[in-house]
Amino acid sequence: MLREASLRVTRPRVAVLGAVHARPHTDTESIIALTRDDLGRVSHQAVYDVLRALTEAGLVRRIQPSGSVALYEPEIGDNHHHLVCRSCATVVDVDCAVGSAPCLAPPDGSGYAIDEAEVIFWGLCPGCA
Amino acid sequence: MLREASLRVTRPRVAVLGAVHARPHTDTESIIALTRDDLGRVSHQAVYDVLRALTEAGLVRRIQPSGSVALYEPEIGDNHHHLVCRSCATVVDVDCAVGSAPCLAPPDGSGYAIDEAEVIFWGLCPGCA
DNA sequence: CTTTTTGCAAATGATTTGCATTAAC
DNA sequence: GTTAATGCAAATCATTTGCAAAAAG
Repeated sequence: MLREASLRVTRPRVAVLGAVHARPHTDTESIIALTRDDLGRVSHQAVYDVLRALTEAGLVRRIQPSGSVALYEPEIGDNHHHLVCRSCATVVDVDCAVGSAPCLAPPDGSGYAIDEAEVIFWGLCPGCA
Repeated sequence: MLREASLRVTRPRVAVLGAVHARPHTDTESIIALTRDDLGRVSHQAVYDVLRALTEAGLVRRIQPSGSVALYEPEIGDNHHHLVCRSCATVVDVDCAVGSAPCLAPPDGSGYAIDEAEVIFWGLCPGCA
């Protein structure tokens, strides 16, 4: 995956990418911990740099629900959205409810060149309700 | 508006609410500046507290596009979404494209009690494109 | 007069910067 | 060998905390 994206293959990158795949919707602190379990010592900033590089290369997706820190998940080219619990902040995936590619319906007249629609459903999870 | 929401009417609250109405999609720093133009001295934290109180009371809405700081806009009970420029981070409103209340279509089977759907369209504004 | 807000100062915590070192190609 | 990625330490910046003083009802 890294090579396909024209990124050099380094041990931190492999480990971080593995961590994001192993645990989607994970914050940076947890990714650092998981990466350290794998590699031993890795610097704080190496993980931040790697996450930025992976995000820019389109290998991972960064989401940031209001009031939360940045969370990362694998970018698998599908069209799913997120459901966030207002109480416990748990995030779960949810398929796009409106069809195959409805979420890119361009709001006409804005003049923007839209490339992504991000949908966050807010509510209470079964446990917190 | 404050009284209707059972909030005490204080000068900082009136000024902050006015600032949010005057300039939607404004970040906290700018709101502090606008409030100071209005009132003279206001503390940092007073504005943070007021914004939190107004948000919890449903008088303002907080949005936080990934990579951005918190932005506030008046909560006017409509069903609009946001269009964010990846380059200059400008935010514009956009009516919900899918009808009257489509965005609350509950993803079945999740068990979540959904109360809001937040949609962010990402792209490039005419100026940056 | 009682309760809620504000002011002040300092802390917290996520994220970034700059530069020397190291590893990938 | 070159270029890009990492480590380290320290800085930045939005936001929060704790407590005393002030203002709203």
